[in-house]
Amino acid sequence: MSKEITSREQDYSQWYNDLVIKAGLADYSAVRGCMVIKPYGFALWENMQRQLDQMFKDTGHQNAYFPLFVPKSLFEAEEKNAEGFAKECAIVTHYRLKSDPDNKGKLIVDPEAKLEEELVVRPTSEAIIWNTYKGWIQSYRDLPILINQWANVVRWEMRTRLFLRTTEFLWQEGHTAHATRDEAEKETVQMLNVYADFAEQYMALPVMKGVKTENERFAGAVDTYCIEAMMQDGKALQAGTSHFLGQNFAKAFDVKFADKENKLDYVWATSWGVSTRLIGGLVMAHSDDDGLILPPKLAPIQVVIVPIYKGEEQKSQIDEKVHELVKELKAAGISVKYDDNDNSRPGWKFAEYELKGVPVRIAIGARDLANNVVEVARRDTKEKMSYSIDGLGKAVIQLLDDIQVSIFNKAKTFRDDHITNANNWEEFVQLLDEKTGFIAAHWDGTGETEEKIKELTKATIRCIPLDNQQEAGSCILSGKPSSQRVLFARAY
RNA sequence: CGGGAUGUAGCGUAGCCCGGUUAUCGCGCCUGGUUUGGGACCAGGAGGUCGCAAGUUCGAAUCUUGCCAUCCCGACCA
Repeated sequence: MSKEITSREQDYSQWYNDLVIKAGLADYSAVRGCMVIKPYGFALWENMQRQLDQMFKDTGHQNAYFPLFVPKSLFEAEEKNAEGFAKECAIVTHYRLKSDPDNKGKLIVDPEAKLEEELVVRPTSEAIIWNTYKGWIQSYRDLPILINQWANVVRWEMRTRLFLRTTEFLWQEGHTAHATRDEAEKETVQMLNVYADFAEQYMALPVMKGVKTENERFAGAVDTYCIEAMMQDGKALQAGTSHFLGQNFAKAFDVKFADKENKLDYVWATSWGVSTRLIGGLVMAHSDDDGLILPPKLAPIQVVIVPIYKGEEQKSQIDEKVHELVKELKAAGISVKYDDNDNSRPGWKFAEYELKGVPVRIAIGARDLANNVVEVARRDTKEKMSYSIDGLGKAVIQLLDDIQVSIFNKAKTFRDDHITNANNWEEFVQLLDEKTGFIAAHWDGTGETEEKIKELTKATIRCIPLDNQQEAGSCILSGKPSSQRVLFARAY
């Protein structure tokens, strides 16, 4: 009642904003375009981080940390990268404030504290990292370098949206250095697969793996691989990218190594990242008009238990049963909350935990105890079931697994239903407007055509799927010959 | 940065056109009590630079000007 959420049908954007704010994931802040990530949202991020971090380590990577500031001269070294990010950089020009002589109690920038060289607040860290790697690499024996960092970055975007695009955001960025092209390419694909596995198995978010066109490529990359997800409004969301950087950064920063034959060559590089944007994707992909729906594997609270009682005597009987259950679930690694706060009533709690997307709710009252059962409700389907108290722990664990699979399947069915072939321009435009989703269509392979299509329809090529089926056809716009379909969509 | 909308208590709002005592109502909050199987009820209470600044006026939430912020739509992007 007190926390009305705009329905998806009414206003999808507003629904998303309402959800993020009212479920307690984040808040607006005093800084334009920057948000406060609240404890519940941060707990979700921590769960994602923990799993990704493990996956990075399992593939041989180590964490490190590089500075927030990049001297301008380093930033501009790799020209394409610098050019690509130049228009969205925050720059530090001074290092001191002083009292304003004309305005008591106020401060002004001290003009005498101007930096010799401006510092760019990193929008990404290739420059500072490759400048560092230069000092670490002399021989093939120093390779590969497999490093990841968890960090914040700043990109001064014109228009921001909670989690999906904020001025400052949290992410991880992997930066690797290799002796051969082949090894670097394999690394790029390996990390793409790590992202796809994470998205599908943990976020329950089906993704398309593919390669970006030249227009959509990361500034400074030779190839950009990506995973693309589909939101409930049929728009695409780029969920992660993995870049094969070739020798571009090694050349820009003069990073050479001696191979076994003592021949000097430039080092091969990759970089890859996912950000707090994933939280936005998670929210948009699964949730409904009543609140969040979180996949059990990432939910900060997986099971909530609500007691229903009259009087202290009943309460202590319930407590006794619940404590056993909590112990069992915790031993199995399940995050469980027993909400016996007497200040709010059961109905209020039910609504609140639905809003917060807790996958499983267990209600237990005197009536249940008498029958040796509890009421189990799953958030994704809103289904209520009666479970025997005997073996409840195991049953709940099984249910969490079922929910994880079930929300993935639901998202996948939706996604698959929204991949449609278009064979001519009229069909393409109609599908885009009326059905939305990914449109698979032939494209002549030129940047001009891609640009033109974007101008006309706001749709971009999200990716050329990996292992794409080859098929002769003609471009939907230019009519020129094409050997494969690519995926178009309107995107976030 | 262009177009549109909005700004009154923690949240949602009435009042503004047509200036005039103490700024309306609901939710939430505090105290006490009764309650507890889908967002409880009763009684009492606290909480306001009416976005900011100037101006008009005897008097401004209300009129004028400027500024700021937020949201939505576009261009830019993870």
